[in-house]
Amino acid sequence: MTLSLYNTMTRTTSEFKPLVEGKVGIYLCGATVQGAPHIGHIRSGVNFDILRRWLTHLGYDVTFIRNVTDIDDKILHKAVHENIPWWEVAMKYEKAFAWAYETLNVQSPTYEPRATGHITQMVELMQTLIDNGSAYAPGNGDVYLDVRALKSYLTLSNQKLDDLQSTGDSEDSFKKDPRDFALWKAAKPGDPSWPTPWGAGRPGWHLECSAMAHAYLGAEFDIHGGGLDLIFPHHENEIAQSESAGWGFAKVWMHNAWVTTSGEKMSKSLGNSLLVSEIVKKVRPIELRWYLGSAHYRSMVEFSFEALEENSINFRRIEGFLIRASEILQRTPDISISEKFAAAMNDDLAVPTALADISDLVREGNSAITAGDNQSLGTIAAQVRGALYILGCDPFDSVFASGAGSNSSAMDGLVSLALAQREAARARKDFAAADAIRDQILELGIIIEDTPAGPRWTLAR
RNA sequence: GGUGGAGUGGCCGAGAGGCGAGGCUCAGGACUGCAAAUCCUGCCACACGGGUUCAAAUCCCGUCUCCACCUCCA
Repeated sequence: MTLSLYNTMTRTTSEFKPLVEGKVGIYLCGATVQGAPHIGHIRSGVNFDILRRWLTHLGYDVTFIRNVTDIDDKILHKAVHENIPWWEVAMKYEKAFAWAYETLNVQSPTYEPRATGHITQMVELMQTLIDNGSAYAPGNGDVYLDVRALKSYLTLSNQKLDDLQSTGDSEDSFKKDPRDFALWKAAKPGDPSWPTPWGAGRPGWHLECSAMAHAYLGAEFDIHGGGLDLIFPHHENEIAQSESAGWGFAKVWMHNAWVTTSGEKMSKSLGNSLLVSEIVKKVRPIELRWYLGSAHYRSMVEFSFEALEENSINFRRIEGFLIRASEILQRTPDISISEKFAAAMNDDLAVPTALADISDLVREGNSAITAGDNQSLGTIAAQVRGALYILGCDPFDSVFASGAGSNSSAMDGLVSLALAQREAARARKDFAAADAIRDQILELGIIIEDTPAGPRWTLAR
C-alpha cells in the first residue's frame, strides 16, 4: 500500500514518489504577518501538519519549510496606521501565528525562513533571470518578469494569458506587457529598502518563495503547498520565475480549501474573520484542531459554532473512550496504526474515511470494556490513539495538558471524599442524599458516572 | 467572458456503476435505585429532466442553483 496524493498540476491523484528515496521536501506558503491568525490560516497549517505527520509515520525523513513573509504592502500600511516600525508589526503577528500553531499542536517547521533574511538569494535569482532574458529592469527601480518570454505559463491554473481580465492599472507604463509581474519593487520615500544593481527597493511577494524554496530545498523538490487562492497568481508566478531560472521546482502541488462563513470565503476585507485566539475561548484547542482537521483538506469547511460544537461532542466521545481505557488498563494506551486508517490516509489523506474507522474502533472498544476483554481493549485503544496522534489530537499529548489525566491529586482526594459519602448514602438506599451530592458536585463542573467498577468522575467540558 | 469546485436524509458530512460511511438530533429497547456513559434497533437520501446499462447517488446529455479564482488573500 503506497501513498497517493492529488496534484493540482495534473488534476489527478497518483502515487507519490519522492525525488530521493526515503526523503521528502515540502515547502508550504506560510503567513504574511500583517494580522492575527484566523481559523482559515490555521487550517492550512493543520492540514499540512497532518500530511507531514503521515509522511513521517511512513518512514520518510521530512524537511518541512514554512516561510514567513515579513515585508509587504499591508505590513507597511499597518505600520503607518499604528505609528510603529514595520518590523514591530511583523514580529507582533509572527508571534501571534507562532502562538496559534503551538496552541493547535502544529509541529514546528524544520526551517522557518523570513523573507527579509533572504534578500541576497532574491537578488541572485533576479540577476539570473535578467541575464538570460527572462526579466528586465526598465530603469525605474522595479524589476519585472517578461511573461511573453515564457515557454509556458498558467499551467497550474489552466488558464490562457489572453483570457485574464485586464487589471486596468494605468501606472504600469514601465511594463512591456500589463500582465508582467514585479519581482522587485522600487523604494518609495520612507519605505524600507535594500540595495540592488537596479536600484534600492523591496522584494515582490512571489520572488520570496522561489528564492527561499531554492535555498532550503534545492532546484527541485517534492511538494509545494498552500491555500487554494494562491494557485493564481502566486504559485503560477513562482513557477514562472523558477523555471525561467532553470529549476525543476515542485513536483506535486497541494492546495487546501477554505474555511467559509455563511457560504463565503473568510477574509480580512470582509471583516468576518474568526480569530484563533477568540475561538479557543469557546472550545478547547484540541477540539478546534479536530474540527479543522477532520474535514478533507480539499473540501470547503462551512464554519458555524453549531458545527464546531457538534464536532467537539464527537471528539469527546472518542476522547472519553481513551480515558476510560487508560483507567481500566492502568496505563496510557500505545500508539499503533490500523490497516483501515492507513489505507484511508494513503488515499490522498482521506481523513473522513479514516474517521469512520475510528468510530467503529471506539464502538468495538466500548464493547470490549463491557465484556471485560482487556486484551482487545488494549489493541483497539492503541489504534484509536494512533489515529488521533496522526491527526494531531492525541489527548495524552503534553501540548494538551489541560485535557486528560491532569486532575491533581488534591482534587482527586476531595472528590473521592464526596464520592465516598455518596456511596455510603447509596448503600443505605438514601437516594435523595446521594443525588443531592451528585447534583452539588455537578454544579462545580464535575460529572459523576457509576460504573460496574465503582463511581468515576471527570471534569465537565 | 475564462478557469475550477459544489448540490446526499431534520442537521453535519463520506462514497464514485450492484452490499445505505460515520457523527449529531429524534423514537424505542438493554443496562442503572434514578441518571450518566455504553451497546442494540428504528426513522429519514442522493438538485431537476432525459439517456446508457441486467443494474446509476456514481457514467453521458441538458437544465437550475450556489461558491471560488482571474494580480490583497491560507
